[in-house]
Amino acid sequence: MSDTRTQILDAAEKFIRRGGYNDCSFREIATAVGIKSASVHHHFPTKQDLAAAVALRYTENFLVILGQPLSAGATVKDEIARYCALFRSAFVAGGRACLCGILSNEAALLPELVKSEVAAFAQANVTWLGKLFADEEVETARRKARFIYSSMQGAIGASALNQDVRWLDDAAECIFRGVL
Amino acid sequence: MSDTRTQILDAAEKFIRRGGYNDCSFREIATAVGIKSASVHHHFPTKQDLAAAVALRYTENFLVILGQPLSAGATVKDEIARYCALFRSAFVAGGRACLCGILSNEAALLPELVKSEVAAFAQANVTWLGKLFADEEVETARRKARFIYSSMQGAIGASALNQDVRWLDDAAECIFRGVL
DNA sequence: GTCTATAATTTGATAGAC
DNA sequence: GTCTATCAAATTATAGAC
Repeated sequence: MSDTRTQILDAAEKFIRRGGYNDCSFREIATAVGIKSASVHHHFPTKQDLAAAVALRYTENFLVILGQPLSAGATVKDEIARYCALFRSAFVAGGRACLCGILSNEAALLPELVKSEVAAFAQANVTWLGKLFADEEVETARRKARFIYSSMQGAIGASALNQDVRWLDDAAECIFRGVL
Repeated sequence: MSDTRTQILDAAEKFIRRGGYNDCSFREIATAVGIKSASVHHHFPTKQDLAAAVALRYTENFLVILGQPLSAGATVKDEIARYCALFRSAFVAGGRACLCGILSNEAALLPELVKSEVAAFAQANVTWLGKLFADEEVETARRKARFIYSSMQGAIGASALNQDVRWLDDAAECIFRGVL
């Protein structure tokens, strides 16, 4: 992978996380990288190719950090804490929400190729979380997995909006201690 | 308020909830209402005027339904259930996420006027929820309020993405029963 | 791989007639 | 209050030289 290609992906991710799919333009990416927009098209022919590549790389990095659930004899609580901490570090790195959470919110206008990459991220997250509750009833496990994932997306979005990591910390705390 | 003005607000809300601020154009609104884009500008001079009016109307309707917390001697559980049900009905009406949740995710590219209306919606929600926990320690109450609000935003976003109300139902269930 | 140049489209916004 | 006509700017994308 050429260095230019990586720089393009970096810039594209930055702009999508700033304002979504439509806030990421070939010209602005080109300026950020120090080339012209026609050169960006050389690496990624269309915008959906570019956005899909950004989402794929984001998902892969995310899953590598997560690893296999409960692999090292960790407890369920340990793993949930680690999961919440991953969203936390995704936020504090640049003060932005989750790439795939942002793209999810504009699914109706995304090209099919991009939408399927975003759906794959959500699916992978829920599958990973579901394995933590493997000893519970299957539908209960799925419910908890869906809840933890969507809660984290809501919390990282609120943290980004208010530029305040407390929203993520509050969510982790309430998931552990309960609300009622 | 003229009927045309209401129709414009209806169309604008529909398009913003479909794909965000940039997916809402004067020309498409005009076509939906049956007039020309220049006539839309007569009612709302700039796009930020229009989007701010949409967000204000959305917030007012939302708060009217919520009413005063615990006013009729309802329990905390009753009120939380009612709060969750309001997000549920906001979804099932059109299969879309919350208007202000969607706009929140692109805060970086919103005009100041729109951003402040969106912030007002979040503030009003958290304030309303906070009153439910008035007998708890103040910081605990705020934490729970922030969590319930951001959880609902995450859940309605996931329900809209997957066109499946289960994500909202799962969130309500887990808020009541806890995860761990 | 990068460039210049440009095509085709869409956008928010305005002027002025009726 | 609505219209026609138009502008200036931005967008994705392509052709072809170097």
